Amino acid sequence: MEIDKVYEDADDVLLSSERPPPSSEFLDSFWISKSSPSFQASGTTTMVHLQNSPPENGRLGGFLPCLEKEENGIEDYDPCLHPPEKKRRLTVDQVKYLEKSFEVENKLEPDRKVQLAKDLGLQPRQVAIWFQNRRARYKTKQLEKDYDSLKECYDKLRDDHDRLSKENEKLRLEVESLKGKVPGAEKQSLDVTNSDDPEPTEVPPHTSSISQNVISENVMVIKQEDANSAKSDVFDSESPPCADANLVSLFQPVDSSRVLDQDPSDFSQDDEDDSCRILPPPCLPKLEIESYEDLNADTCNLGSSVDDQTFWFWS
DNA sequence: ATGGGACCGCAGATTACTTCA
DNA sequence: ACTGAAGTAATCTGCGGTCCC
Repeated sequence: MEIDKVYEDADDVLLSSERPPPSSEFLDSFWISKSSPSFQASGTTTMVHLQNSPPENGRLGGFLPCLEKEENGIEDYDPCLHPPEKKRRLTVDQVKYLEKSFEVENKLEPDRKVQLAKDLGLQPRQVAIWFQNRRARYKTKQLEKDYDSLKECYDKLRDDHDRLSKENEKLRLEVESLKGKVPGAEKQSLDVTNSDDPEPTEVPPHTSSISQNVISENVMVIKQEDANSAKSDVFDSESPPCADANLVSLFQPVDSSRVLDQDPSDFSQDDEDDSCRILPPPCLPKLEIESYEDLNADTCNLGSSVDDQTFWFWS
């Protein structure tokens, strides 16, 4: 690729001018290790960031200031006289190496940091920064994935709810029409459609199975997502141990018909149970995409706010 | 035992720069 | 050539943990 070529060329240029004198064994250790053929063979040496290490910058400035002078190949280096060099990106090989290391362990112990820095010809500080940024990027991506999967889950449940609502209405009309045709069955049919009945209306088996299928499918989505997240110590170690349980309980199979037939006053009862219901009440209007977050807060969050949900994942 | 300072690493926010369409 | 968006290296800030006195 063109970019790599540019970098390689640039590095080749830097090679002769930036390489410290061979007399300094100590400094040599901060360049490409002889045991790292992958970086040596490419002809691309270090991508030492030359802009950093302003002396006034506390810890950073404290990192081997003398070394940086020599690494820059500028003996009389003076940040006041010499403007800092432009920021340069790490080479593809360096990034690959770091990525592999990140996959193994996304936290960086001091020894490992030094070793990586040696292998890559970078400063330990650069390695640490790369890992910090990488963790941040991973976390962002993970949040996006979580959002997408939850949204998908929600959309499926909403579709299911709509379908069941229509089915319920259809059955209701059927009962009404039959009621008119069968003399003397009026009282019986009234019992069937009595919404004040404290016991839940029996749901046709096929309806129940539809609901179960959709919900179990959604649980699969969530669990799979969680399994994907298992790679991340950031995600795992920082998620509450009960997160999985929360998600599962969140998607506990709910008898949709109960929700659909439920008297509005029933929502005030048994608050703890109802707070776990994920289906919106039947009186809700058709949902628009922009209202997703609000609804999400009311349904999928177990009554928690969006902020609480963030806490959920990362606290 | 305990309080305080120094040091360190981290997360999150932000900046500065590069690359590309 | 110019420009805006996206990506990323680096910086800044605040916080918590550890060590030492």
